[in-house]
Amino acid sequence: MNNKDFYLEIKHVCKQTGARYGILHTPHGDVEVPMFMPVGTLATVKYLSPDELKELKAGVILSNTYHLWLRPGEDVVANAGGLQNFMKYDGPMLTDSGGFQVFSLSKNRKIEEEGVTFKSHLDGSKLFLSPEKSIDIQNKLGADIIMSLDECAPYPCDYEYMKNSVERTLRWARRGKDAHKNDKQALFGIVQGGEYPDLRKLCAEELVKMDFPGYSIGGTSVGETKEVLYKMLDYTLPYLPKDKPRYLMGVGSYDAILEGVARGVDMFDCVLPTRIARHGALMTSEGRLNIRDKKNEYDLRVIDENCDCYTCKNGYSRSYLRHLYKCDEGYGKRLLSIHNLRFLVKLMEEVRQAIKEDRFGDFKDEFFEKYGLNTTNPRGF
RNA sequence: GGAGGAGUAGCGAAGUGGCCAAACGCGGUUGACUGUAAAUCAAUUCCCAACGGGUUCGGCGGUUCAAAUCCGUCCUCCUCCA
Repeated sequence: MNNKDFYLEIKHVCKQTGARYGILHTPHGDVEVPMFMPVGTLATVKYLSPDELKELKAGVILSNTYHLWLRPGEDVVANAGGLQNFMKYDGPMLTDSGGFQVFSLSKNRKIEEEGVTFKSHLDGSKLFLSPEKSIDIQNKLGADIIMSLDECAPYPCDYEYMKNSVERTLRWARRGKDAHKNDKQALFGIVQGGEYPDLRKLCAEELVKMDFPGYSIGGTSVGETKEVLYKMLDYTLPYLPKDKPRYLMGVGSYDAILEGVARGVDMFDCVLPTRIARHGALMTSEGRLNIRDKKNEYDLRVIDENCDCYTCKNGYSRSYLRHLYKCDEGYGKRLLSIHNLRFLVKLMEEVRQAIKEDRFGDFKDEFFEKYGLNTTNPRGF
C-alpha cells in the first residue's frame, strides 16, 4: 500500500521504559498510540452510537470478518460503500480475519492446509474460509487495517502442534499478502507461537521478511496467565521493526495493557470493557464495581468521581444504573458500556502523556499501587 | 346468612402418606467474562459450632412406624348466591 496512506510516526520513546508515543496515520484520520480499540463485531459496538463513540474518543473500531461474512454478507457492506459508510462511523476501522473464530468456534471447524471449514454457528451450514477468502472479504468490507488469516492456537498447546500451526500460519500470511488487492488497506501479519520462544522468534522474523505495514501479536487471551502473556510479549517484540505498529490482540485488562505498553505495544483491542459492562461490572479508579449489588440500591453517587464519561458527567447514579441493570433495560447497558470504554480510552490518554514526559514507569507503578492489582483481583479485569 | 375455593421458604408457584429441607421462576449474595455464538455462564440462598445436626409447609389437636400430604377444629383470604 501507499506509505502516505498508512504509517506510524513515532514522536517519543519513554526514557524510563522504552514505551512509544506516536501518531498512526490512516485513510480515515490520525490516531494517537498507544491506544485501545473498542470491538464492534457486527458493525456496531453493542448499544453505542457512532456519536457516542466519538464523544468518548474511541478512535479505531474493530469489526469481524467471519461474522460479517455470515451476516449481512460482505457484498451488502461493499454495496453501502464499505464498513464506515455502512455503520456511519467515520473514524478508522480494523477488521479481524476470522482467525479468532478458528479458536472460539473450534468445536465447529476443521483446519486444513487450504483453509478452515466452519459449521456455521447460525444454521449449521458448511462454510469454507481460506487466507485468500478472508482477504477478499476484508477488501470488500474496506477497513483501514485488516488481518491475515491465522490459526489462533489453544493454550496450552504442545510444541509439535504449535510448530506446524505456526508454519501454516506463515504460509497463510504469504498467501493472504499475495491476494491483497486494496492498497488503501494496511494488512497486518500475526505472530503466533504460543509460549515457545523459538517459535515466536521464527514467526516474527519470517513475517518481517514479508514486510507487512504492521504486526499483531496473536494467540493471547486464550486462557493463559498474565505471566505467560508477558513472556509471549518478551519473546516477540524484540523481533518486530521499531517503525511499524505493534498490535496486541484481544487484551483489555488494564494491568496487561500497561505491561504491554511498557514492552512497546501500540495497539490493544478487547471485548472485555463492553461485555463486562453489559454484565454489570464497571472499571473505576477504585477497582471493580458490580452495579447489581444491593449496596448500590440507594447510592446516589456516580460510578466514578474521577471519570469524565457521559454517564458520570451527567450524574447518573449507581442507584439508577442498578435499577436499569436489574430491569434489563438497554439504556443501562449503554450507559455502563460508555463508562467502561471511556475509562480505558482515558487511561490510554494518561499513558501517552506519561510517555511523553518520560515517566511511564512511575505511572505504571503508581497505577498498580493505587488499584491494588495482584491482590484482590490478580487477573485484573 | 348460604355455597364453593385457597392458605407451602423474601415473593410467585409445584408437590397431596415415606425417594421432601421441599421442583421451578423471580428476588438476594458471590464468582467468571480478554482478536464477541455472550442483555451470558456458574455457585449459593430456612437456622447452626455445619461431609453432621436443628426447626419448617396458616394455628392447635389427632390418626399413622411415617404427615406439607389423612381427620377434627379454629383463624385468614377469594369467588358466587342472598
